[in-house]
Amino acid sequence: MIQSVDRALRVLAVLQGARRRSLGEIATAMGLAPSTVHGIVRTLVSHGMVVQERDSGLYRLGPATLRLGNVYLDNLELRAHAQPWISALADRTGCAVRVAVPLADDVVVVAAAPTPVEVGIVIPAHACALGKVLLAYGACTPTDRPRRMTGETQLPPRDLPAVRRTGLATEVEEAVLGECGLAAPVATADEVCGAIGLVVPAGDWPLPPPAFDALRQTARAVSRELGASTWPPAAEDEAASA
Amino acid sequence: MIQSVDRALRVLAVLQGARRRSLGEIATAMGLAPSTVHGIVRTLVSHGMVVQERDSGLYRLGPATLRLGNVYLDNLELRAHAQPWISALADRTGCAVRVAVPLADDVVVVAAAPTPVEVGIVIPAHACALGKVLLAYGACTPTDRPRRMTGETQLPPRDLPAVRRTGLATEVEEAVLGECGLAAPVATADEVCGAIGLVVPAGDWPLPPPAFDALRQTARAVSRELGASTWPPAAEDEAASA
DNA sequence: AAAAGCGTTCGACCATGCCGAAAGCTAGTA
DNA sequence: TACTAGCTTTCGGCATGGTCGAACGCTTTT
Repeated sequence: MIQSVDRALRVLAVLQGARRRSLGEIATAMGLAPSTVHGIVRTLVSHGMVVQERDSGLYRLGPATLRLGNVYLDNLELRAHAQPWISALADRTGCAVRVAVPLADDVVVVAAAPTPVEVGIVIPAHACALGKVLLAYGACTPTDRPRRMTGETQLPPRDLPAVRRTGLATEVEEAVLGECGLAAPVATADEVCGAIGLVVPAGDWPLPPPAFDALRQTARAVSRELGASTWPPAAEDEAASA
Repeated sequence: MIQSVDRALRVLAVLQGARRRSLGEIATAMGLAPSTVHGIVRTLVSHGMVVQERDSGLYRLGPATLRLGNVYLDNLELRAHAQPWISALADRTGCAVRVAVPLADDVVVVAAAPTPVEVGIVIPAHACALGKVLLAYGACTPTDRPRRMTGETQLPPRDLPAVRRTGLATEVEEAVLGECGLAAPVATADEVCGAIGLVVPAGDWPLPPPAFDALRQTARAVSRELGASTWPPAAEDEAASA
């Protein structure tokens, strides 16, 4: 772990927390001398990862971050293979559909139907169906101190062995009040690489059996295209927590 | 400029060029020892900026890049203020509308109407109307060796003083054959921060005068919301190249 | 006019990242 | 099965390059 690179990435993480920050704010947030942070930030600015506002001198994220994220999406086989399937799934079920990948103890939405507006949003893994699936298969790392998002959030997530058995996870208003979710894993030949889920208003919950079947079929089909031989995927080498 | 941070960002740039690369490929592309690159890459992996495929050992961009790009968009006042205006502009003109910001010698699309699918794409500044606007006002840096995209690409871009006078730039099949563009600058109180443009099939070119007027009005309105007092914006402190 | 608060620059110390070489690892081959 | 070749990964010593404190210039406030 290279110290200065790690610090640079932590600067970006700090900049994610607010629209704009002063050099001093970043420095105190990281427990470093302002001059130390200045060198790092200048390097980030030179690559467009950070921009400095001309008048105020404050720093914010830069357009190079957007380019990186876009290239990431373009190179993601999961997204390419899932796109036609989730459009069809959204049509068949009338639900909003999301595809997500693990990012530490969060999930990131990489594709959505019928509208792609949710692409890029981040949700704590323990609070959504997509995340429960990825936790169950060890693709997401559990947080030691999970955050309660709504009054319904279950801490810590239960029934992960059941998720592994059935290949499905549910969530009832744990992330957003009024929203429920159902999700299933997507795997390649040797690992769970993401999850596909339905999101519906609480009034439409529970979903009818055909929706369950349609989701299962979609997850299986996408997994097969990515090289998986069985579905639901095997439980990997994870030691199951109760 | 911190050396190791700079190298880390160059690793990300190398990873943008191909779907996946081996450690050795990255090392030779950067002229460094593989072990040197390994330490950098490991740090990037620990933050999710890069992921290593489990089976092949190859590296690719990671989901943290998408999160960063999404936060960048959410925090961009230009995007927030432009969104309603460009939707209306797309309705009025029937054209595709794009909003872009400068990134060195490229432009990055940060908003688009009627469909947002183009958000995130990168275009060389010298080859598109959006980029010519940003070059004219010094927001983009000219490349020393601009790349010819189509047979129509003008190298180097001409008529930049005229762009500053009129506040409009045009492009006829210089970036993509069959596509033409018209663009206008958007400014804050003290700098040109982006450009708004129309993109139309070559068959619809030249655009009728009402489209010119609608674009001008939109660019002026958004600039005003961002704090600009005059439009077209003053030519800054740039020394105009003939 | 004075002062406080910022970002920025500079210089010296020494911690830290860099590289060469050797070690694991997987896959392909006789 | 044993061997080879290619890769990623680990390890250790050298010196390069990053870190921090202090001083500077600037803008804004009182």
